[in-house]
Amino acid sequence: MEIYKNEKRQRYLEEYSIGYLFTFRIDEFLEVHEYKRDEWIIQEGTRPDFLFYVIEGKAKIYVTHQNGKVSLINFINEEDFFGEMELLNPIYYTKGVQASTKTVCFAIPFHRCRAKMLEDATFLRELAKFLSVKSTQMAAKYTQSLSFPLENRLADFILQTADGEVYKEKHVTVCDFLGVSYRHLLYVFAQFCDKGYLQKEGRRYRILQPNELNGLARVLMNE
Amino acid sequence: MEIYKNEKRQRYLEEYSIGYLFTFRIDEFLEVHEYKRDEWIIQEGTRPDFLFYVIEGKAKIYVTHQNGKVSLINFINEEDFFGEMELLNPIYYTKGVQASTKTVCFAIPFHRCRAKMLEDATFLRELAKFLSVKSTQMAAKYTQSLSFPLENRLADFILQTADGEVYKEKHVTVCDFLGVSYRHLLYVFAQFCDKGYLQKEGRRYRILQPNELNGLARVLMNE
DNA sequence: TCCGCAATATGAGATATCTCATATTATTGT
DNA sequence: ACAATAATATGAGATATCTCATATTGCGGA
Repeated sequence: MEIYKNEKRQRYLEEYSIGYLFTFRIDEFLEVHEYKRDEWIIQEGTRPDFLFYVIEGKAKIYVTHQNGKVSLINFINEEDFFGEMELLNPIYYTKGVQASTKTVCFAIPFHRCRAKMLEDATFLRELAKFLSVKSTQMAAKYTQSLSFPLENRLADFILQTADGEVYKEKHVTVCDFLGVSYRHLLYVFAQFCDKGYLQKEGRRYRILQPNELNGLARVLMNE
Repeated sequence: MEIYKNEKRQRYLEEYSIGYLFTFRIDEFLEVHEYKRDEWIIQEGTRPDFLFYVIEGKAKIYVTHQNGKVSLINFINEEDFFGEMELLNPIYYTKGVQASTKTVCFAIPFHRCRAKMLEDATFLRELAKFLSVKSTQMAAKYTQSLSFPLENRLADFILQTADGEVYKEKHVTVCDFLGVSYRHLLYVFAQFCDKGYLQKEGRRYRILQPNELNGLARVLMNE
């Protein structure tokens, strides 16, 4: 982890200003942190000292279960907060957050800003909006996972994450995210290839029939 | 649905004051609504006109999927909000909310209070806290549902909802909540009885070995 | 009181998904 | 450049869960 100082810090503060999210002057409190790919930004089970706001890169939220299984709860993208649970709730089991790519965040120190943030209607409104979206998404994912087989959820995931007509996510990550075994994930990929929806190219897949995938994915949605 | 007026309304305002959740005077805006058991408080897919706060009774949030399956997303209990998604997000697919028992709520009209609420740091802080807990719970339920078989989740549910050593939830509701088929739910209940954890009494179950259930349930938790 | 619907129950067969074992490739650190 | 580790791949067998068919039981409304 690297902390940007002076001009470099200043450059980020100007380029990615988040002043509009607050009523008070936040800039003087902001630290700018850079994390390398695969670096853990927050360790599972420990309490972070900052509220984070992602400005470049992306990250993943993980939890480890008692049976050793790991779940990828969600992806964190640019303009997302994390660490907000610890800001609001005195007791909370902290999930692990790992950078998927080089990631630059604003880090807002709790000890200097907690009180101010918790009094700031502008910030709280944005935070509440962010949380309501997050909670809705989780609820949707939850009910979908219980109501539809992997086929549908995977079709959706492929379309969401494809880069043009090329899909190239790592299977191991997807297993944790969709909550299925590696073996089963491959079965369903094989089916999609058999049916001609996808074509395997090395370790990527080319989407040949997006409409078919769309049909499978659309079934999930209404929300 | 019945709207309490005059003295009856006044009595509720005094007995269950929620003034502490707001900086501005909320009382004059509050309506007091009573819903009968099984009545729909919010219709799925329509926009409500109120933010609700439950003072007596409980309710259930439902969503209907395209394949006809119904998911019970969550229970709403006393002191919970609902309708907050519609307060914060201009576009949102509204879930259905149904009273499980006779339910009395404060109903805060959007058209008169939205602007005030969205400026009120006290209210927004409470709302953010409520949402963060909700979102955390959903995330937990989501990952648990993907990581553990029904056996564990049902054990937890039985202990959470049992009245002393008697469990008496309706199977059909539990199916929607835990996202499993009626058939499978009964299989697992039969297993619990076989193993001597539960004993069937008419259409209730007596918990004979809470420790065994606890062992199954504890595996879920770390959060 | 009786009818009809909702809830409960149970069997049989299908399928979605998991576990484990074992190979074969990438990728990464030194 | 090589060894170690992570990721991909595939088979075989188990099990968690679903669908559908069919009965039985409880309960609220006419």
